[in-house]
Amino acid sequence: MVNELYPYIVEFEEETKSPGLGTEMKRKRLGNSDSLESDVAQEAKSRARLESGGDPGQCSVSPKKVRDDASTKKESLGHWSQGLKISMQDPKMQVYKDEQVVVIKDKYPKARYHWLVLPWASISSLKVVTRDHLDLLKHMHTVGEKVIADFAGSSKLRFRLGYHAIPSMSHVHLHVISQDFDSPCLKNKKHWNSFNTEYFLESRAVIKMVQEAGRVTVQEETPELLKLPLRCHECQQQLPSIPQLKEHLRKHWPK
DNA sequence: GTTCTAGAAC
DNA sequence: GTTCTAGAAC
Repeated sequence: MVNELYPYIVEFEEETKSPGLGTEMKRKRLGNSDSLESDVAQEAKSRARLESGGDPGQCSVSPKKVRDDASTKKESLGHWSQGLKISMQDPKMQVYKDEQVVVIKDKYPKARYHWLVLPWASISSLKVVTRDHLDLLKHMHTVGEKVIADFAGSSKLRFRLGYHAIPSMSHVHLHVISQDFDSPCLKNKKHWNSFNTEYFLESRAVIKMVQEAGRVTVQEETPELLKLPLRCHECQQQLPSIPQLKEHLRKHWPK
């Protein structure tokens, strides 16, 4: 079911190519007719039956042989990289929402707490973010902190808020993730390094960069950061494999 | 982003 | 022999 509280639909077409150009929040007023639904909503519906049955909170170990009829074409809404656009519309996924943003739990959490803060506005990635988005970025950060307070306020866990420099999923999303990294979904070096090298751009640093430079740029060598040796984020010790890293991390868990 | 799996590493 | 990583996915 679609979120009826928000009579706006977002336009998910283009990836705005030129940074700093017409990247204003694009919203289209939806008439007060309930019969009208965005393509996203319809896609979400048809996809719901395919995706339901997944066990939340657990990474699948048995493959599900489901033919995805919707994903015949590449880069369209059926493509995996467009999944956030669908998840964010799903009320069952939403843990917070207001006029500007929605928060969902990451479908494959890499820690005990792992949320994504997404704007309703269709912003493909940080590449198209300008000073026009500053208030939004700040709001996303504030909402992230509120979700921590509301859902993990009594936890001793440390949190970080930030963006992947080169995200896989389309639609700007702020990661709000606890620093235990205690999750079966954290499986490989790319997972680890994307949250524990400069591949992870602190929300505050992104905001500052947009304030001062007017846009977000990433270093040319960013992709290679994912291949760096595994290093503990708490004590800097280098570990030779993911299983050994995960075992090591246990001793930093709060008691 | 994930799954699956060949073959490298142990 | 088993564990673990890393690359393809039409």
